[in-house]
Amino acid sequence: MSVALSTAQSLTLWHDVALAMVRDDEPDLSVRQVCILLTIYLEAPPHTVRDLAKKLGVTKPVITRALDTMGKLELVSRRRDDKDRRNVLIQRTVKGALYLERLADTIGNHAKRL
Amino acid sequence: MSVALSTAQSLTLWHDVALAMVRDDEPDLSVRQVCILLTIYLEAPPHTVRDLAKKLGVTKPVITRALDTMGKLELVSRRRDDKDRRNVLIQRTVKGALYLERLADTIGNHAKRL
DNA sequence: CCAGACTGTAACGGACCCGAAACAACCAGA
DNA sequence: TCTGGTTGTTTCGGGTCCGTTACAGTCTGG
Repeated sequence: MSVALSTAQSLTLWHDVALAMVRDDEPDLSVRQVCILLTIYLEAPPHTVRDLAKKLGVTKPVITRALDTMGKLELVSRRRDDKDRRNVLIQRTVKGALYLERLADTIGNHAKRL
Repeated sequence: MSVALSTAQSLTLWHDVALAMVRDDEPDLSVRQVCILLTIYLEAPPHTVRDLAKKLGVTKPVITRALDTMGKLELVSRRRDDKDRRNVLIQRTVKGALYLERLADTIGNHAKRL
């Protein structure tokens, strides 16, 4: 199931979705934050700070701070791992799922109109 | 020429491209900055600070600061309008064109692999 | 049981961004 | 000419994010 996009189509799609995110009332998430959020929701748990940092190629504090911010927005939640209490497990939330559902709608709608 | 994307496909595409942007060496542009950059390159000139602010639904200083930053990176350039010297015309640069070409490649490649 | 390795987090200094307001340069109509 | 409105920019106070470094809690093998 391959999707072919021309250069102009790719950029138009990205522009339209970015514009929708900017005009949105909700506070803008950075690219890094969205990337973390998507990783949590698309890939199989468990998710730890260390894993996420490695996957994104950034330092651990970057992940901690992004989780702080998105935690305030209730897009993700954290819990200590009972098996190994050094670990923190990052978990999904209802708000986070809704946020991404809306994002997917935006992307899908603009792709359809290309 | 319509492109149909499922929810999972939309999110996977966004995740993969965001990941590529994060792992990239170049400094991350914010969603707002990318949006401005794309507007300049996709829509017909002339582009002024006022127009961009209106299109994005943000204040003028936001545009000025974004142009400062992207100007340092040589992704855009500014020039006074000779017809009306109050206006500043925002112009494309070679670096900016290359940046967006690379972005389009990334988007296109990941779309193809969906 | 304890030293070392491993977790995630806090502290620091610097850079950037925000919105609101004030500002300087410029145009255009009376 | 000169005044009111328009442009883009700067300033202000407050916030977030960055990477580095240092830290505190937790496991684990000798």
